[in-house]
Amino acid sequence: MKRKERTEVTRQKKLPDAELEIMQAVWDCPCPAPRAEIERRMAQIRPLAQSTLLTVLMRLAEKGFLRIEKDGRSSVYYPLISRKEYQAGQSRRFVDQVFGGNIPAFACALTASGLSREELDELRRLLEVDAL
Amino acid sequence: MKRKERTEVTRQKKLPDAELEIMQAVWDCPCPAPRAEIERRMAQIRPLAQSTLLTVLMRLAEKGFLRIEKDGRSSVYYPLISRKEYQAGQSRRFVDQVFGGNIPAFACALTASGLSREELDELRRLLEVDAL
DNA sequence: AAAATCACTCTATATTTGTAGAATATAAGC
DNA sequence: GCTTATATTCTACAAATATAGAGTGATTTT
Repeated sequence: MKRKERTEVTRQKKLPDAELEIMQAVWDCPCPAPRAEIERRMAQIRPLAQSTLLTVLMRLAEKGFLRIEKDGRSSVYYPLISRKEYQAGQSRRFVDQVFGGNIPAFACALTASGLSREELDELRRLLEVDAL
Repeated sequence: MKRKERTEVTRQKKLPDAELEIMQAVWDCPCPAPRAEIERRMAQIRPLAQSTLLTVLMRLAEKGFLRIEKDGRSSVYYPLISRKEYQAGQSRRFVDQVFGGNIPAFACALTASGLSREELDELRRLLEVDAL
């Protein structure tokens, strides 16, 4: 039984750009992420109307990526999926969707992607280590 | 002139799922891809109304990914960006957008992505070779 | 207690994506 | 010369995405 349940991992929903950006901000926060904290972080990289931020956070909750909880008058946000899980799932999806699972093509694209020689070396080295 | 034009590569537009799928079919065809050929390939993997296919092809042309040309009564499609270029550009975007350029996190995600040990080994080996 | 704040939810709009029926044009068949 | 195919373009529309203003309710502040 060598089959990879490609479906399972691959089917992880892909977040659209704006949602991912905000999700990243949430992940950057200490775990129950207070709205103010998320807001502060977003302000640095991409200023948004508060209602916009809140709307997207609500969408993320509807999609099952966050749980919203009240802490006094304010809300805090719990990621329901870790950044690592998301990254792993999306990596798989990426290899499948963009490369049709073709590893040589993937390797080739990485070397041509504009990543520095050092970064590529680092990646290669880490693939050795992490795989243990 | 060793500068990596990070922006350039990173800014490559990301195709939405349906468009990418059709673009892949175009790339799979011999170069001036005849509509019938694209259609035939798509039929295998995802049946679409003909008008749907044509609409998406037109959009791809508007976005600068294809050039449409008439060959007799029928149309043929020239990719204006190669699959390799696209893959390289998207790889960079992926590392930046999902990992914030964090290579160790990327390596970690790959090992946890569900790719087999063999695939990961292959990738590592190819990163060595390709980088030359 | 009225005024000002703060925090969130509702409502709204423009754009993009996914999909396809209807209309049109052109070539082929009889 | 009509009828039938063929091939493309137009038009349409629902869903998803990106973004915010306006409204509502509670909490402070004078």
